[in-house]
Amino acid sequence: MSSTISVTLPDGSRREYPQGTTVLEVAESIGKRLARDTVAGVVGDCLVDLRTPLVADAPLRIVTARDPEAGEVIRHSAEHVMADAVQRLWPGTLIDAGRQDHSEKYQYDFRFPRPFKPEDFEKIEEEMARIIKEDLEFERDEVDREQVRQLMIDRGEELKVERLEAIPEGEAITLYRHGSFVDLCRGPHVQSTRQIGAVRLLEASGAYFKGDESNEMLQRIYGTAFASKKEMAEYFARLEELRKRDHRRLGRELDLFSFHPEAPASPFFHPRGTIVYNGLLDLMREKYLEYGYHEIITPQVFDVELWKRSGHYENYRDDMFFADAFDDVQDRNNSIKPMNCPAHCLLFGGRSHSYRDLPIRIADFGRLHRYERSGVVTGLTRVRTFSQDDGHIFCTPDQIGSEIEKLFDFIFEIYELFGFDDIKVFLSTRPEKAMGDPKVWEHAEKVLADCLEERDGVDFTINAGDGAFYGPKIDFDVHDALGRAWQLATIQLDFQMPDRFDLKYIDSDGAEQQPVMIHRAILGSVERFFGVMLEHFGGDLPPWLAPEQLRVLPITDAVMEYAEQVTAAARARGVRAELDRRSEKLGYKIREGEAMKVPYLLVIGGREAENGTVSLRLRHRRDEGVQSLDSVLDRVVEKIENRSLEL
RNA sequence: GCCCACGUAGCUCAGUGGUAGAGCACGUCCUUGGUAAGGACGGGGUCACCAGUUCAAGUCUGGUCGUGGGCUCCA
Repeated sequence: MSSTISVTLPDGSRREYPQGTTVLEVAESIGKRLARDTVAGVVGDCLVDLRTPLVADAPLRIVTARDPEAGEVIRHSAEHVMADAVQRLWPGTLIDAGRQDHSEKYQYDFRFPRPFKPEDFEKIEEEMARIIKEDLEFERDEVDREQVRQLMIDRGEELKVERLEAIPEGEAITLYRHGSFVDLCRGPHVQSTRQIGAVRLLEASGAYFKGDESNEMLQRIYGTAFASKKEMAEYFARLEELRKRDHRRLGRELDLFSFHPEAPASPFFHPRGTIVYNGLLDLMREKYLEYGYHEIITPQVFDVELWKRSGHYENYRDDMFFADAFDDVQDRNNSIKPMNCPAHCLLFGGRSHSYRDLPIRIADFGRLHRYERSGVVTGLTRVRTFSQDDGHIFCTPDQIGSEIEKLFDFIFEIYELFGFDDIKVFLSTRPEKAMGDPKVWEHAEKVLADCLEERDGVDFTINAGDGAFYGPKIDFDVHDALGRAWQLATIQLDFQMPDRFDLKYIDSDGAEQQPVMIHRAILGSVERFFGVMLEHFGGDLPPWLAPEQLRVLPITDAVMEYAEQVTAAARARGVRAELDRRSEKLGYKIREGEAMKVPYLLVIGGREAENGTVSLRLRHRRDEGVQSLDSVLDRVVEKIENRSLEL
């Protein structure tokens, strides 16, 4: 190994340094100003601490406070400063660990005798300001495990000692200090606390130690930090914009749905929301014809024996509602379905099948009820009653591959209609609470993995232990306005249910065989899809889904009769059209039409009435000018029929 | 289920122990106005619910329900 290394900078220039030179030293050799602003480095694709010695030839980019990567480093350092502030204010408070999440927030957990209150936040923020002003340098130490253990024992940091155990043997352990604060940490960190330009604490909550419900609950504080006050102000402005897209807010403003305490976590869809909801179902029904599905309708309430047989009683009982007859309360015999699959098995098993019949694809929009624990429900994305575009495919083992291929086509065809592009695919494998032979599981997981591998343009991540209790699955996640991921589509392979329900088909050789069952949903929960989609569009639904597609705005009462004709003509062509009869000024009517996000506004005054024309205004755009009624309606109908995303 | 915060008119919110308020929305009337808010008047509240403290509670205390943000869970 040579004793000098060659560093390539972003402008393409190369510089030679002695091996072991740090990122900061490289910055210093380039310029004083750069060195002062350096907060980290990027070696290759990897964000590294500015104190990291460079050991091999590599491309290097110096990260200053202005670069996008700086935020992560600054927040990470603010995290330590916050922990330091808490320990300064309340000596003896034990620290657990900090973490950053996806959305410019950091958190730190403490063992603290009581929850943190908003008043505490002020004190902590003041203390943090003091630490930042002290301009304390961050120091990095690479140390051996025993030293760290002894240090943490000496400092009384029991939680840290326990955390240390979890670090795999052989992994390098680093400590970061600033002032008298020291934490076990991978880094990277800024040079000194002065580089943290602006901090704000956001909220407090409880959090289980190591994320395990059986452990003690620690007190967590969330905060955020930026290089400057200006960046922080921009962050809060951005958050406010996102709140405007929140589907719960849009649902109320656009009169789509509401919730009532009498039925917690159970949405009421208003007439407008119901149009949208049914629009989604209509889409699926139309595609079912193409993809060979048969829709069925099944009961809501079942004898509990069904769930004992399917395995739900054992694995899923806590999440189920029971609906017993008045004189039967003790026995909990009647249960409301949380899933459709057992009913579909009963249907399949109700007659004999030939291999020639397979695959059989059945679809069911049946209403499901699941008792979600009180703390987990939110808006439309996690509810207690919902429908899925649920479907089950019964097929032979060698049909699995082609069925899953078809499902990928189906899913991507549907998602394209909504312009969903940020989709993450996961393969979830055998969970702890699983039914059936591990070997069967292994096989099923392999089948799914193979299908994913073969599919071009699909990247997937493995979610170990995250499968359903009856089989492995492929999930498709989409993000909401606040950046939270929600599972929409799912494909689940199931060898257990056919066995439990003793399902059979007669093969070509006359022998009885067990079919494979594929559980699948494309929208997933229609409610959740509704919510995520609403945020995705920011309420601006494409014409085919807009509850009110067109609104006629007469300027004066004198043209009311013609306005009625226009409205009737639109309706005659199948357009959901309304007429604003109120004696308000045009500006006022436009404002309301825009606020309700109606895609097409048709303004009608004396000139239009005289010539049999309309003046068109498209949603969030200016006046498009006077056109003939027919050409406007042609356009509207065309956009609706093609399920266009454009107006 | 656990931790924290919140709950006042349909909506957004003000009101910190002493006679419930504003804007928007809603109703009536006037206005017939050409591309994002015309005017006047009016109706509307068991201050989430139940207890308690107090001469007096929207306001203080406890509980319940609901909502929000997290944790755990999420077939």
